[in-house]
Amino acid sequence: MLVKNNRQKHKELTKKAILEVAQEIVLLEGWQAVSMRKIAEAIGYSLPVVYNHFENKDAIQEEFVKNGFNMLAMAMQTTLEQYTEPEQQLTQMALTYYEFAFSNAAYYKMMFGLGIPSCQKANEIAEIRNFGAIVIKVITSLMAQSDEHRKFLKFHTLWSILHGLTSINMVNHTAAPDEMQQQILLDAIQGFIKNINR
Amino acid sequence: MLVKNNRQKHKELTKKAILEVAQEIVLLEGWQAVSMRKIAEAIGYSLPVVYNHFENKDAIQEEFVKNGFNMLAMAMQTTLEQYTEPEQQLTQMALTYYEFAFSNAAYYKMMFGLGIPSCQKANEIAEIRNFGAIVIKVITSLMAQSDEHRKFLKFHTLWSILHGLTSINMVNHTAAPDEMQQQILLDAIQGFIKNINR
DNA sequence: CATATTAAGTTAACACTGTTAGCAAATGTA
DNA sequence: TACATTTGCTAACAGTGTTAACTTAATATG
Repeated sequence: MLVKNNRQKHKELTKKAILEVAQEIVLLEGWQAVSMRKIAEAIGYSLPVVYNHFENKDAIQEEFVKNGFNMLAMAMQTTLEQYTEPEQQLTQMALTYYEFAFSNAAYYKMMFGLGIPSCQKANEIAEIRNFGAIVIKVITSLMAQSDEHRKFLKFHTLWSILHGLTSINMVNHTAAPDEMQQQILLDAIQGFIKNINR
Repeated sequence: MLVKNNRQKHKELTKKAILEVAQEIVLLEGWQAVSMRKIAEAIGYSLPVVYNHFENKDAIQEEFVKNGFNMLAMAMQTTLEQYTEPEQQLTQMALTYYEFAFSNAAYYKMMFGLGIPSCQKANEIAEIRNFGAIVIKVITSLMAQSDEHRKFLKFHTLWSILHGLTSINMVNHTAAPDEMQQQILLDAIQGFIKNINR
């Protein structure tokens, strides 16, 4: 049994190594630069070994998507706990979202790149639902007497604003957001909050 | 000279043929399914002939991006001319944007797919600026006394809301937007208009 | 008209990519 | 020790974008 544990431990380690190596390439050159052969070489094994840990390349990407949403959710949860006023919570969380997207641009692009295979499975991924739950929590405190349907609607609106601002900026600049971009964000969030109860 | 014209005409025709063939594949299977060899075979020429008309695959994609923004700009211009009230114009144009994105999902994904090479050149592409000019025109009629900076800020906010709603929906469904999605859009636009003058 | 020049189109290759079949060696179990 | 299973390997398949070298056809020039 102990030997078996060693086997399992070794298996987990190489799986971790694969993800670490992949992340290194992702952060430096983006996802499109990641190849199964590069990974294999970097972990010191032959090509098919990678396929023993991940069914295919998309499976590796899915791992990054999940990881990314977890990181985002954690960052927003932390911000949420730093404030008490709901409006301030929401505004600060929006800034956190924005900052996450540009500090982890490679991750963000993987999470939202349109047309990628993993996107079709988006609603099945628990990590995304978990992220949504945190945001809805704050929205609830701003519109307590509303029904679930309206809260969900508002969540979608807010997320759209955040993601829209983020991705439009990535397309236009591929650089960190400047003063004006942040002003746009605050402007949009302000409008969102003002309009939240009809 | 007449013969030379025939030569040029023939060259333009094959270039057109390349784009038509590529579009056929894009609409059926998406951009990732397009390959230079498939194009060559479909137009009845050998591989390098495609490279005589387009420097590389990215150049073909850029053509689609430009084309897509032209289509979008035309659709919104048409909607703009059908109404007189600025608020109604803006609302209807938002719906047009939304409808365009889902009726031409393959195009839209090419226009906004994060991390694609053409995106780094986005601000250089005239077609995108042209699209922006049309939207700013309507925004101006809603906030005439404001300065250019504020108008541009509001344009970005609106575009972000539109693109955000669109892409979030594509990630979650990859299907046409339903009743509720449209409600979210109208809700967001309403908030945007209400907040447009402070 | 014959000839030199340019353009068009060809085949073949390079250097990659994801993925898998078939086989050898190391390990765990009886 | 003998059998079964996992682990890892090499080699290949079927693609991909891209380019060099060559042939053939069309044009322009003497």
